[in-house]
Amino acid sequence: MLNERSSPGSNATTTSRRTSVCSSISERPDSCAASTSGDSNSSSKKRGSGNKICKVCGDVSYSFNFNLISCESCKAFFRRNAFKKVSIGCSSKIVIYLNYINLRCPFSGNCEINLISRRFCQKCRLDKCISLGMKKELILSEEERERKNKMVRDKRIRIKKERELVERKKLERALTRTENEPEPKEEKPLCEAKLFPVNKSECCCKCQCGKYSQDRSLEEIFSSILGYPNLNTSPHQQQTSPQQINLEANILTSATTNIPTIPPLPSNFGNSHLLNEKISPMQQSLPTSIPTSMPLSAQMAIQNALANFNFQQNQYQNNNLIMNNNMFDSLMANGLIKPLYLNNTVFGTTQNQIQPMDIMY
Amino acid sequence: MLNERSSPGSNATTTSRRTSVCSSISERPDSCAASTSGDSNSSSKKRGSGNKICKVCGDVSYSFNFNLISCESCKAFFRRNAFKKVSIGCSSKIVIYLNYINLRCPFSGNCEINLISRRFCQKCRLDKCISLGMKKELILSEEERERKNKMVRDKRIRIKKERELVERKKLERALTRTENEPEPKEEKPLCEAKLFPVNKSECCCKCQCGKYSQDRSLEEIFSSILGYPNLNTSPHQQQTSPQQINLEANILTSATTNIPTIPPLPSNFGNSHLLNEKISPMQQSLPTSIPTSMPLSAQMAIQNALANFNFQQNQYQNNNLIMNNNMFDSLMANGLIKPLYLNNTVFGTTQNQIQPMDIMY
DNA sequence: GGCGGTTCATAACGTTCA
DNA sequence: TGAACGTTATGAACCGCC
Ligand SMILES: [Zn+2]
Ligand SMILES: [Zn+2]
Ligand SMILES: [Zn+2]
Ligand SMILES: [Zn+2]
Repeated sequence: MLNERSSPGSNATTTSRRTSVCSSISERPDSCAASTSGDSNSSSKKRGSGNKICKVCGDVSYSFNFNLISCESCKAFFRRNAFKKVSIGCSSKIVIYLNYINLRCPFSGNCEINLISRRFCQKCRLDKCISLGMKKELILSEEERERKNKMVRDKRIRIKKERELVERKKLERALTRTENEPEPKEEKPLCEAKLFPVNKSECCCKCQCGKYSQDRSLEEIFSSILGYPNLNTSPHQQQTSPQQINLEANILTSATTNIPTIPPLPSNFGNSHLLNEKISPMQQSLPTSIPTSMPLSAQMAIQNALANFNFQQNQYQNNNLIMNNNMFDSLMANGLIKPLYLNNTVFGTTQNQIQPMDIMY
Repeated sequence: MLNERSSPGSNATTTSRRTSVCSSISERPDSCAASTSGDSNSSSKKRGSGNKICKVCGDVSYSFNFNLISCESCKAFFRRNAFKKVSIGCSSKIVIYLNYINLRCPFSGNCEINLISRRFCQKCRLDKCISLGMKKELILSEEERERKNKMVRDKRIRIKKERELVERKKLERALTRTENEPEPKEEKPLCEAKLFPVNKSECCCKCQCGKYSQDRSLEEIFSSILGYPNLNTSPHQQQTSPQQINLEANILTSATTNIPTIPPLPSNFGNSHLLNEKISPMQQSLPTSIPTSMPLSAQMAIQNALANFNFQQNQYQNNNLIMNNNMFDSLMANGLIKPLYLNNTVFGTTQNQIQPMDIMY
């Protein structure tokens, strides 16, 4: 009586161990239906129809796997365990000969396999898989898998190389272009879609507006990244406080969102009389050449920085705010503006405690 | 009579083992209450959700154990005592046959089991475990445990042996190398062990597997950093305990304070596999000329920025950290490093209120 | 779209130690 | 005894070839 071992699936517990996404879809509870009714493309969720039932455990099945209509979990289970040695039971002599036991039923050896009990007994689950017709010959061998993986890896590398080559060519052309040479009418040579290759054409926020990852210039990308408190944020709405959004919108949307705006200074700051001086024009200089050995993004960043200086006007041009050299120098000297790579929060940290979130956002 | 409980097995428990997306949405109040009740510290203390309640004693539960939602203590209790002989009472004949009594209720045999009283009576606690559906068959047998432990031991020994072999090979090569013979171009010039000098040979997670801090290249380190949501994550699992964070911080700051800290990325952001590819060296270029019409401080700043790039080595040199172009590009593209003049906290402000100090520091 | 494989977070076993 | 953690199995989601 004490050793009475019942089949694990015999007691009908209605406890669903894991409500899988698939089954919940088929059952369509109200909350689920409400949530999934919005997105039309359920293809991203699961490919295939899913109107079949796993012969082994009764879960939702999407296709044949190893010659049997079976669910994703039984598919993975069979691939993992099909080649394990099976002990038929404690009483069998084969146990002694095998010298080890991989799978042994802890119950009476005829477990009912359903969605809940399938994890209780590996042996009976595997037995059922085999007896219902799963073929271990359809599992790829070690060499076959290795060969296939290598092909995929090589292909990825090749594609990446080609893309890099195109990008570098484009950048070189842009940098070596002389002044008299006419600017090609390509105002957005490097778009976001190339920097962040996204398979799907939708936006990251599922709105399918197509605005994201398509044609945003590098400047727009950077400014958007820097402007958002979180990288996860949708590109459409940056949820800062509402007032700030409005204020920002007034300033930024007037001209170009690319040009950074300069915060107003306290009136008693620095030598205000310097601002009243006349701007003495300096001699004009040659355009800067940025070494191409640098990382591409560094080149672009510096290029961007230099672009903010109007050498002809000898002024720092920024929207309708004009900052002259003296003012700039004063701000720098007072440590009020500085390039980030000089900032200790990035490349050199003086802090003992590392707090990435605080640093970056 | 003895088994009279408030609600033994009759009530169909609708508890889902793993709350799916849909059901968790529908069960929002529960999860909300559980998440808000705990501190942020306590959440990192224990892995798993912990929003369940032990059916046996009412303590917090993190998962099913032996087919019953139960706490850690009841789990351990059941494993220890499930195979002990149970005396159902003095009147039972089985007591005589068993010749000894392991578990006997000191009270009337129907103890209420809660978080406090669970220690008082082993028998009633075990009875409750069994009656609520715990399956002793799911406890690994002696030989299964032995086999598993042996496998773990063997694996550790094997990994350690392999590591020692590599070390010895390396040492032999170094010893047989003559002095005029050039240093071989080591494919992993800077390994993790050099970056993060760890005295002990073990892994940070005490497993002594030896996988960590030994031979990982910089690319591997960075890709792992980018792949993991947290810098301090164990290389084996993504679980952070406060102690590990502190330890890791100490290690990091002591070794290289200049390594840029990387905030956690959204898991679906970017293609982290890009980092694993080989470095394609770019052609060397001439030193940069900075236009003299710029503000002096700006010239110096850019000069300083450029000085951080080692054009000869085609690398970004920063103390003992060598970052290659691909890595740099990836970090830039992901917005993880950026020059400050692109940062809206300097040139572009989202605030209307003038707060230079807050903006700058 | 079917059907192989891989990835990776987590569930759920076990062990350790105070 | 139970909190904490090591380790493996599991399965949902995805990738890529045909
Ligand atoms: Zn199945
Ligand atoms: Zn079985
Ligand atoms: Zn309990
Ligand atoms: Zn009792």
